[in-house]
Amino acid sequence: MKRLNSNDIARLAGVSRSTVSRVVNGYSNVPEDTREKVMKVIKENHYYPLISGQLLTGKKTKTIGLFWFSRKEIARDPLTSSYFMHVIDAAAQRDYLVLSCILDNLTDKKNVNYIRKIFMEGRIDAGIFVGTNNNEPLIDELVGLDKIVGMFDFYHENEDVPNRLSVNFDRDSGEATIDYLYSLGHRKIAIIDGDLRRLSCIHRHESYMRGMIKHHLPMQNKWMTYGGIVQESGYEAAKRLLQGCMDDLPTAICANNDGVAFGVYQACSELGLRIPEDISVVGADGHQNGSNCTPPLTTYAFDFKQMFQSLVDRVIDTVEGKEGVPQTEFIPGYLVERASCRRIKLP
Amino acid sequence: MKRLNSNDIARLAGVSRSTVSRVVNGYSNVPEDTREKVMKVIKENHYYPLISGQLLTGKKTKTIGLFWFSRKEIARDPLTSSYFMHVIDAAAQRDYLVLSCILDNLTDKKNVNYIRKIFMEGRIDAGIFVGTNNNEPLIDELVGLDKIVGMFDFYHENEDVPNRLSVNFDRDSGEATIDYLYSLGHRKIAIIDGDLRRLSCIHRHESYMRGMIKHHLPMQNKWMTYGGIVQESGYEAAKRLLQGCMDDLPTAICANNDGVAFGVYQACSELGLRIPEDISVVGADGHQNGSNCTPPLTTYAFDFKQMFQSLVDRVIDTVEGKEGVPQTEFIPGYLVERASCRRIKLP
DNA sequence: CTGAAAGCGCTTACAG
DNA sequence: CTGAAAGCGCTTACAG
Repeated sequence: MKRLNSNDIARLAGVSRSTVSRVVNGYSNVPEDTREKVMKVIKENHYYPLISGQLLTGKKTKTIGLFWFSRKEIARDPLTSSYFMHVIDAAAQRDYLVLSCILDNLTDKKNVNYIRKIFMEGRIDAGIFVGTNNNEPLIDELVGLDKIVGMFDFYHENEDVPNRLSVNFDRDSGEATIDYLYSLGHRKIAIIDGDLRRLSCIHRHESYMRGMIKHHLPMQNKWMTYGGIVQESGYEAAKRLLQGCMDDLPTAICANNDGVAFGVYQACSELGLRIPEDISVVGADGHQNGSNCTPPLTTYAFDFKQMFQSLVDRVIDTVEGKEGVPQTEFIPGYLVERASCRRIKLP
Repeated sequence: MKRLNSNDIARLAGVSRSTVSRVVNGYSNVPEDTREKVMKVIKENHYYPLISGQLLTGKKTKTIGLFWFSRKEIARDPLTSSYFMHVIDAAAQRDYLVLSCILDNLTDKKNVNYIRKIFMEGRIDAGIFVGTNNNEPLIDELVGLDKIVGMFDFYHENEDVPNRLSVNFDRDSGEATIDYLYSLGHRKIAIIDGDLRRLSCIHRHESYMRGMIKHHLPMQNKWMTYGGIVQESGYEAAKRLLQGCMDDLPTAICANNDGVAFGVYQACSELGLRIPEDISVVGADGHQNGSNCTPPLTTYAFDFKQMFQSLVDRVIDTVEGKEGVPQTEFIPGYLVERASCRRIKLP
């Protein structure tokens, strides 16, 4: 049984292909009775126009690409894998589909070609990138080719490129965290930064610094280090940091994100340091596991669903030619106070 | 700057569109020097043929749909969300892309139409379904329309439909679990079944029963219940079951899967029952969290990567017209002994 | 309100 | 080895 095309439907309904197309696309210039007549034949034969034909006449694919970097995390981490769902959901609300790719880096030329091809072949109307560094030649190239690109965590001051959209974490998370610890009486605060090729990690670092300076807190080398963005690297960093200052421990540790904070938990447990009795810990992100761990983790949380919703919506607005779409949005986070920080008695 | 099409490339290279097409598709009947000449122009202009044109001439989309049911779990659960990665990886190895959809059920007519449309519009060469019930009219309809469908956890005895492929859990998991507990000396074993609309849950239930009968173990109503497939439902079930037999507790509980087993942990903790001192627990799946929890969970594990690899490979083989592709495959699991079961002294 | 015609970008027999 | 032509399935001005 061969598939019927618009010609066949037209013949069966006693109209022309033009009219079939008008009915399929819901145009208004078709009288109700012919519309019904045609619809009947369409339904009976399960007719759907092939996108291949439609695309050739300038229709959109109604598909966005989701390009996802750094695979190690995704399978294991419920937070990062929820990103997937948020993107798919937000797209579905606008009747768009999502073509998903997982890649481990953009330095491999093969990956670059792979992504370029997906754009150039006309498979997607736009692409969303998660986990790239803030500067990436491929992205610039795509933007230059007028492709519509959405970035999770990306920002260029004074940039005016309507086809590059982004969503970002607020730039106050670090300062707010320091404020909180300061208000609890902490004066000796250690900081474990993330991966400074990522915009959010830079911003958080700078924001920590602002908080430290504002409160005239001591910024000592031994209380600062880099901890990557996952538990394993956070664990290594925390162990390194703590072992390096056993004679003069900080009273609190700020971890660049919750994954790293879990690494800090691990290191503390190994070194016999109790949380929060011996040392307080604050994370960032609002990871699901933060409420299950012992003690529940105080963290500066973000609404990731909202972040992806904002990004996907503006990307689709741009695809659909809407004017004046805001290029970037900073989503404000909020402190979730749980049980990993204690109050310090000031002398 | 307008996109160049194959005509433009042909003109620039001084050949015909036919030759450009031959070069693009890597056909052999092009002499090396013309190939190079054409390739140079192609590279210089970043030319890629649009799929819309290619599809119209009968090429494949090289895309498979991934239809995923029951959204509650996916965001939170690292195991189920890893399925995504396995499918995308396995497809990428064959140079296929994945179009992902998340849906909460197939009883809603809107969802059914949504999926049907994706198939009928020619967006995908095949679709993979995860989390459907064993009988689903839409799937039968798609199979009837000669669409290629891959099912995770689906089996019909004596079925001979080359365009429906499936991958399944082995059918010995329950019996192997009972064997194991029996060998530790357990004689009073409770069973928390899953969702019996799912094939794997039926098979596991039957397999538990075989094990119980084989060892002449008492099968009591108070020691059997349904616990769904997630932690919350497992917790409810375990609480219900344990509270109903406090005067005659089983020495071990078999949970249909690890999520449910975590619910059992939760219920036991609440009821003051220690694992494994007071009661032993065995799960199934091989969930990542099973090794972190306290005590680490003994479970009957499966290699999900292998399962999806098998399914995706056979689906793509079928798309590419390969003959004699095995319709179904049962993947053997294996017991992972950790610390949630104790040895019982026999009287 | 409706149809005939043109055209989108590609590939594939076909002819040479 | 290579080009001209036909055709895939659709939509969109255009004309009436």
